[in-house]
Amino acid sequence: MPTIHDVARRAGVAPITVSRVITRRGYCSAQTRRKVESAIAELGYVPNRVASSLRSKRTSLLALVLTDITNPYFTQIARGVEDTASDSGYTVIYCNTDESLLEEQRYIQVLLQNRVAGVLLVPAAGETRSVELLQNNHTPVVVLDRGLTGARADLVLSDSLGGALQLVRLLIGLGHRRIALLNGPPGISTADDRLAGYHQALDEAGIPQEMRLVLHGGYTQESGCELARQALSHHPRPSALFAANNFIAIGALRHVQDAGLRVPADIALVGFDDLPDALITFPFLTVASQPAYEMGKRATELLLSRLSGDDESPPRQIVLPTELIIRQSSGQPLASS
Amino acid sequence: MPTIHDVARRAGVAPITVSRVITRRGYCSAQTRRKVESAIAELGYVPNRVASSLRSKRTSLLALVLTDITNPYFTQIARGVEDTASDSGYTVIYCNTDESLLEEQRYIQVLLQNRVAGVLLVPAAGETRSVELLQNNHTPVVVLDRGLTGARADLVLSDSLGGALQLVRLLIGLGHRRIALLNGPPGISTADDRLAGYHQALDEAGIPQEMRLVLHGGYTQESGCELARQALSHHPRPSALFAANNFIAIGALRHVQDAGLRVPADIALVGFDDLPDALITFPFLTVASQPAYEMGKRATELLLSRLSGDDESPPRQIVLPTELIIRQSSGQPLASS
DNA sequence: CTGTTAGCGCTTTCAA
DNA sequence: TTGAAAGCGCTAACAG
Repeated sequence: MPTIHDVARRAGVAPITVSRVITRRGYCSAQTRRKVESAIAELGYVPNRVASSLRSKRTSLLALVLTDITNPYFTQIARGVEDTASDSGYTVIYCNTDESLLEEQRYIQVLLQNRVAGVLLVPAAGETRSVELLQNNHTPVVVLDRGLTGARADLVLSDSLGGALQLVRLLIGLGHRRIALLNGPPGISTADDRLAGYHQALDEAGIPQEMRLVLHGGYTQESGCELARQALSHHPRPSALFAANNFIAIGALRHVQDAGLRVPADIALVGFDDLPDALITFPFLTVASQPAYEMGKRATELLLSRLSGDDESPPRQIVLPTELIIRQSSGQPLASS
Repeated sequence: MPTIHDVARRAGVAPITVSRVITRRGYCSAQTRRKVESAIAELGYVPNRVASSLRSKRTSLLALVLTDITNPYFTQIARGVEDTASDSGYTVIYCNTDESLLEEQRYIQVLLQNRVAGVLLVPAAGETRSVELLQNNHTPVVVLDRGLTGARADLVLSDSLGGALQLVRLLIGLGHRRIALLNGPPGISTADDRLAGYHQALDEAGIPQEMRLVLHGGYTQESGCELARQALSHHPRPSALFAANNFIAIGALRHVQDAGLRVPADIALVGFDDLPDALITFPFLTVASQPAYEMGKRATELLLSRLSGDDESPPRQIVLPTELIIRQSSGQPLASS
């Protein structure tokens, strides 16, 4: 494979001149540029970014560390990240942690070794070690989707508390008083915030503690099934379920139907996260939709501004609003209320 | 940031010895290893893979170039790729081309510059130039999801023709004779193969050309809407629609319902690609499901075997079977038949 | 506007 | 089992 020297020889210039043409930095006459460009074309020269990175100490790699790209919510985030990064000449590495702190830390290590320019991190747990490790090694991080108490880092998330508040208020407005929360893992800020929103809405309505039911599990369909099972076996049975994410909602729906109950006639169901329009066969679930693409975009913009070096301001926190989308699963006002 | 020299000095050995400890290549006494390892820990040394790659001329980066990660089919492939690559110490870069050849070529260029070890490519069009460019630059490629006539490259796909055959036979068995194919772009092998399967099934049943209706568009929901519109405005109206992918199916379903028709009572609908279980609120669409995760896994295994150098066999072609999943949208046997 | 020199941090090659 | 020397391909720093 030809190197910058081969190009230089062919064009009758010094290697550094070729470098200047490629990187578009520094002056260079139109004629020289043309000579160099044709030499590049003739040789089929492909600049070696590995060498360039070693010398310049900067790579054009960003990393997106998330829990599971299989969840459309994260897929949309990923797309927002990639589109934005790509527009600025960055390439994105992505890593699925499956909510495992061990996997997360293994990946962080690899990313540091590769000297990625910056990292977008959806933390596997409410742990600041990964963020600190990156920062100690001078790698800018933007934390995404989930807050991290104690970490001094940029943060982009959606308003989990507000979204939960809207959903639970909606249910209360429909006459529900026994509302079960099928939540994600405690310690994950999205789960904690949705729990807080749940309680706040119930407090507002003066619904007493003993009518509340909070169950914790993973953000998976299986967990949704299991949590719904627990909720249904409770006496008295809740009249509405609030699922803390899309997978839990679907698992819960599945279980409720298998148990012979109809949604929303027998029990109402609302959840977090919407599915992209192109994936919904029948619009059914009432949800608080998070602006996932926008979150990925904003987070990447923030990261890029940190990379460019002209943004030394203190850590910023961007909270985007959720959107309440009312469909059938939340049902009609309860007759009995 | 400390370098290998700092570690060497601290451990009282030569840099090359540190290198041997890190890469686990070459002999090294247990005692030396221990000294080096503690020096690494004390300094918080993170090996620089950029330098390592430059010297050794090998990176641990793979690239996955696909059309749109937003499609769960590709998301599942991506997950299969990442899990497999990650097990072998590789990190994955991913790139969305949005079916644009220009974007694809732009990405290939960037990947070559980064000297990625290998590429998994879902071609944006039936064009071999990207594959050739990679191969000319000694970068192994495995083509995924879509065939590329004329390219001498490994290929992993699912049996589009067989899947189409099964779906159309199913419809014919239910009594349908006017079946419209809402297809993807001509020139993309998946679309061409599904078309071939469509015709083969109709040929078997002796259904004449004039009863066939083939419409081409993009693999998007909007396109599905539009193609369904065209199909419905045809006289006589088809009694069944065969959508060539999941997005087209949903767009078509949307349009059919908006037009006041019921699926499957008024018109049957079948499609390609299933959605992951965790995303389906109501199982409804009859589909030929492709083993997406498995495809990503197999393609990556093939690529890795090429990278390891001990697999110099001629290009291989792996075709995985699709699975027919019969649900409601295909309907009951037609009374009139 | 263009060139010379040196060196980024690592591993290959050869030697002990 | 360990080390010395050299160089991967590029660009920072400085010079003209």
